[in-house]
Amino acid sequence: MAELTEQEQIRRNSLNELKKLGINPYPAALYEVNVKSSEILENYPKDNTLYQHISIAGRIMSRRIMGAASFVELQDAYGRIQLYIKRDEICPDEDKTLYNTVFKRLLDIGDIIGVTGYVFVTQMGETSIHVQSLTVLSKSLRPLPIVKEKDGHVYDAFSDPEQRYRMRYVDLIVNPHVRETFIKRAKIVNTMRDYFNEQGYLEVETPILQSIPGGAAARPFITHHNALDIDLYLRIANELYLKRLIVGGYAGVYEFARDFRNEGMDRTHNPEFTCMEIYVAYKDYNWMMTFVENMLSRIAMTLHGTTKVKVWGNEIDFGGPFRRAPMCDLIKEATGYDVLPMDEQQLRDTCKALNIEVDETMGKGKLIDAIFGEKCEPNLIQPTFVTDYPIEMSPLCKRHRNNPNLTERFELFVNGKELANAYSELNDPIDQLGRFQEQLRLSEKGDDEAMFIDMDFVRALEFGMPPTSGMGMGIDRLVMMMTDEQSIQDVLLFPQMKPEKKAPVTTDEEFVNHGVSAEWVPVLRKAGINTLSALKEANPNKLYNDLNGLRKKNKLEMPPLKKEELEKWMA
RNA sequence: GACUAAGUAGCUCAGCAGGUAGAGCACAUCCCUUUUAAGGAUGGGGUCCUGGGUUCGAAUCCCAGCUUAGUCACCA
Repeated sequence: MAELTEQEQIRRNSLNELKKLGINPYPAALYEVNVKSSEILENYPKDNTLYQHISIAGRIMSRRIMGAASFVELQDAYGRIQLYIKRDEICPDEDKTLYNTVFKRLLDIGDIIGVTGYVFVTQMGETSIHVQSLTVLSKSLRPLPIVKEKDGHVYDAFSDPEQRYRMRYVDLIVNPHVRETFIKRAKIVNTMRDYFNEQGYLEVETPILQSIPGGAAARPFITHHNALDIDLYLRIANELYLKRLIVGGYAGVYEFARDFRNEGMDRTHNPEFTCMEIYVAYKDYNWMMTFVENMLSRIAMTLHGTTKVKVWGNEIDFGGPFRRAPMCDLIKEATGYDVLPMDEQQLRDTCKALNIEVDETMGKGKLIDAIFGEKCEPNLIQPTFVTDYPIEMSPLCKRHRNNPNLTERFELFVNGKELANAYSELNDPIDQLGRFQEQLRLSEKGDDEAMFIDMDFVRALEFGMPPTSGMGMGIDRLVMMMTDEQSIQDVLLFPQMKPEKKAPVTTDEEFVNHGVSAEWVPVLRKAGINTLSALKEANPNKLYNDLNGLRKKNKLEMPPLKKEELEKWMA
């Protein structure tokens, strides 16, 4: 156990004093809560006969003690409300312990309390709760970062990203907009779920542990099943499983899937992320575009009451219909090159002419994608369906009804980022097998993201899958756009972090077991010795002087340390 | 993975022509019966990220490492 800071020690002392006073700092019984802070602030000013017998609980976020009366800001799940605590009100008898000792001295910012009382307005005009009784519900042993705010100006914000993500609980306590973001995230997901369910589509769950990681081009995580003694992969997509279910006869299936990809991490990529995929029988990608437009405008309306949303400095209009443009048209628009009829070599030359880096492993599909990614993507600010991708890029997608070199695929771009990807799904089993084999060829060429052949999936298609349209949408990205957050870490409650480094520390017990006398352990730590190895390696003369020097400086009531004693500890 | 920047009190940050470590909030003690980021007075609190080097002397200069952020590369 690392040494406690002074403030932590003071809180632990307060905890013990509470116990001595017969107050349980962590009571088991429920505390009745019959009102939310937000409803009081909303309704009381309109009708001040309301809320005259209330009971509310929350966390102390600030205190202003003015002698025999005090003001506390109490934060519950819905906001903050001021408490007015008057000594003679909560301590009507002679015994003023609850106010003078418990409230003023033993409670701190961060503690959780419950109060009963009535609502009134202070002389300063703030709706407040006049407290009549106070109950300690949970003592907080660590000081919270103190964030203050006045007229929208935030003082001393708790803003260090590492601390915010590692200690998300603290972030949520002191940064209300963070709590709000995750409420919005849930609203987005619920809106989508309602939209799908209303149309009779079925929410399903498919395997995360897969023996063939299919449905996307990405590097998977590998894990091992002991009983079967086989390697399994964490899914990179659930597409092939959902299509099996369409073969099985459902009208539509969807899943909010956690996918895992063993690739880089940055502000738009987390190793695990959520992708919603939906497959609907007897539809095509044109139908799906309209379906997506309606879904997004509904989400925007639910969240913001309008389809126009501010995202990263741009005003994005999620009210459809969105622009629909074939990929090769957009490339021609941006670069003047018509890549549609080009072969692989011509594409390489074009990339060179456009100053786009390529390598030997790239096939036609990846080359075109490179040009598109470089020259077109960043310009697609308002929602745009990019359609009709080259066949090499889309091994699971049906050939275009008018051009066999293209596929019936669209990606939806918003603010220069890909938000959704959809197909008229390939349901020709022979074509599908051929496309898998082409992927195998790419893989042998060195493309480590090429897809594996999933023979069971091909077998499923051989039984017959209806014409189907499928769509996948990155939920994290969607949430980022709908909440105007710049970083995926701000829309994931617990983003992946490197493990917290832990300094090796020797416990007090270990020091004592080693022979160090207990009263000297804190002094040793003060002298900078926190591990047994540091003790053994220290200079005995310097340490001897330091320890007795600290004893004197801190006026410790114990006999001076003898040199022989110290040498025994250091042995 | 590459480059750039940062790491000082519980939190937010100053300090750097090398010379005893600072502020605000928080915390402690005392005073104060309605305050609005901030009532008054006094006080305690630091492995200046870690390890080396230069130096009489390093938070400050140099090197290496760790962590974080940003940009780039791969990817959704």
